[in-house]
Amino acid sequence: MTPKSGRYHHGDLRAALVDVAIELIAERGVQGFSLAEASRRLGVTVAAPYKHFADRDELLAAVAVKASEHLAAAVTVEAAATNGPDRLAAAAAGYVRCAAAHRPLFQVLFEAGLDKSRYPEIDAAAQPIAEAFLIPARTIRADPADAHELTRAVVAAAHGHAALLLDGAFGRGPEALDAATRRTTTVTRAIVAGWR
Amino acid sequence: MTPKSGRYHHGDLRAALVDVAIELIAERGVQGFSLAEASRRLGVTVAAPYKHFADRDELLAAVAVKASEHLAAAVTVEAAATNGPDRLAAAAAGYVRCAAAHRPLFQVLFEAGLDKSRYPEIDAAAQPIAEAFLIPARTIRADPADAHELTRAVVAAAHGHAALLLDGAFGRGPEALDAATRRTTTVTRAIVAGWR
DNA sequence: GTCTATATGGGGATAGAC
DNA sequence: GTCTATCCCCATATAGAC
Repeated sequence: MTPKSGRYHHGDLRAALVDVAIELIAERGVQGFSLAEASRRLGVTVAAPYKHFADRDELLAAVAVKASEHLAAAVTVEAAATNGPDRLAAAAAGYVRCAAAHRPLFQVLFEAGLDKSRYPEIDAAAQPIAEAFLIPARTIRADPADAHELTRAVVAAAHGHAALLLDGAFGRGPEALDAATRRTTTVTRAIVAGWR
Repeated sequence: MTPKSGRYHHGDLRAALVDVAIELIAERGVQGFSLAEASRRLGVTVAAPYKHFADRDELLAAVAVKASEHLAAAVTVEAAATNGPDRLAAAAAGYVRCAAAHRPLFQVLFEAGLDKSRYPEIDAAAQPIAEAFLIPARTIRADPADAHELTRAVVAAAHGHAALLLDGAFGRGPEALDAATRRTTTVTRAIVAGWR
């Protein structure tokens, strides 16, 4: 603290950049996001972000980590709030609801064209998502390999619903979200019931 | 034909642009695609494309139409080559295989950030995809609303597998594709078997 | 260690000539 | 139908003020 001059200093530019990035992406989409516009909004020059992020993608990667954390939290909470065989369905519905509630975050995670092998933090943050599905799956299938396959199948079904919902393929508005989460629950139950 | 001067004229710049766009996207991803680079490859100036497409997105929309047509064809063919209750599973597996085989097209369709409400052609071209799933679904569920829901569930499961596969969430390489298509078949059968 | 000032090069898009 | 020329925005790099 105690700024030594009249020069403007930002308290925590790094965090501020992440926040304003999410705002901008909500308004214009990932493709429309620019570091220049983010800098302008924060009253900082275009060069300032480069003291915190190597490039545009590294900032987006930070947003993607936040996205993974949100998804993991939502899925874990929903699964924990339910008991019995419906825990998988609850987790899947939580995935879809979270994607809809945090559209810009979800977009960065899957539509930003990030090379995720360059950012292991994203994978690490996403790990708990799979875990939240795997735990209930193990109560349904004892064999580890089988539980793993069941998990991936349910995650894919949830992801497909989330992606197509945000894409508009299921229509727009709250009814579309409602129908999609319902169907996600239904389909997850069906997968569990019909799994070979 | 018969060029009136030494000035270079392209035979069918519009079609050539669509083709070179797919090439470029295959090399650098949708985000990395630029009209300038496409123009350079075709030996025309950067202004030339604007006589055929209002903007960059309109060219991408043309690619997206092609993508929908590919998906529709693949899904229809696979479904037609199979009989009985496995037709839905065959269609779903065809969806995943087609996405993997035509990665750049699939990316444009779902990761280009296109505002599809601005391009009804894309929706029109995608219609037959849903149709290819709906026909076998009707043989399983007579009630139209129910068949419709079952269709959406299976499409979402297939789409989720395709998207996560291309994202690398299931690993890379031919084994990942093989595992994903197998799982898509398995999960579709499970959905059909367990559908409420 | 954080930000400013400034410069380079590229890409999207438009206007008017041929 | 294509070109030239032009404008503005953006990503990125470097040097320097405090």
